[in-house]
Amino acid sequence: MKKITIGEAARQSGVKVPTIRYYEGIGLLSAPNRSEGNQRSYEPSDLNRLAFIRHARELGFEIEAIRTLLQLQDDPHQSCASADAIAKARLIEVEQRIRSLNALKAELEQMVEGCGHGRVDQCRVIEVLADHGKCVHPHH
Amino acid sequence: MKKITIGEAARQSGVKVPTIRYYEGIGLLSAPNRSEGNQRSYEPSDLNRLAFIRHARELGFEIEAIRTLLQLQDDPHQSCASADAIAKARLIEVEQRIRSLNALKAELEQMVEGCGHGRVDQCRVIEVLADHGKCVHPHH
DNA sequence: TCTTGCACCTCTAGTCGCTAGAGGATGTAG
DNA sequence: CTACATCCTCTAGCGACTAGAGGTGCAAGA
Repeated sequence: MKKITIGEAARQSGVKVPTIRYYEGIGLLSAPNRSEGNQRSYEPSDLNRLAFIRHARELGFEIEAIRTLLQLQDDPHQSCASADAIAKARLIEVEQRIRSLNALKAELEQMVEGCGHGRVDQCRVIEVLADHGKCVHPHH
Repeated sequence: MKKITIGEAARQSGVKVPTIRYYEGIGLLSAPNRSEGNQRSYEPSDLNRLAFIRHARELGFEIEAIRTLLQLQDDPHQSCASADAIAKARLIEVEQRIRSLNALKAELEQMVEGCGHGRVDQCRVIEVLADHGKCVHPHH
């Protein structure tokens, strides 16, 4: 069986080398075998695990949530209620974040549109920042 | 003139006490006068500055961007081109973040809907995480 | 065989924007 | 005068990495 170096694992998974070592350090990834010269040597299954972690991180799951999801994956006979709950909680977070960002977007658009490109004392960007009451939706 | 304590400033600005001290430490807020017993005593203008900072933070501007915006506010004869550029950059960031979060939302909805509430080995949440190819939009 | 040069190793410290806590001083109300 | 809240400084911690120092391993070309 061919040895997968950490660099190769990084290339194939899209997770950076120091990040892989970091994941090992926090116990998200189990420590792999080492070569003669003390270099990490990964198995194909480690690549799957790394891909799982990367995908979950891209979806914004926190490390602790990923730790739970990985435990669930390791024991497929468990109920998937936890996985479901974690994903639902994340969905709610994302929905709230989108709503909040849409409000910010409206605010920033107002600011940028109102800017007459003159001097600061007529600048709507500064003015709105200084006076929350001038916001489109003052409730953020 | 009545003295505004740090606690009062916190109450009026909505910025927490340790955060006010932190802003002073990083030079975002100038150090106020002190009372006999070494306690900070703020002026009304400090409250405006704090409100400005708070509002800008709520809109997601980074500390360094706020530092620049405050400098602009302090010198109203400057061109507001910088303020405009900062706000525009922030707007673009926010728009990108919204797009990205909408993609995540679609993904998470798929996962949660597909979950049959059975065992982990039939769970779509785990399955999709393990295999990026099963994503709705595989390009995130 | 030797050397070049990249990839690997460990370890510590830094990033951002706070937040928490220790341990002590001050200010105010009863 | 005594409680008690609020204030002070200082250090360390959070999450999820990232950067850098200082050293070792390894494969390929001269």
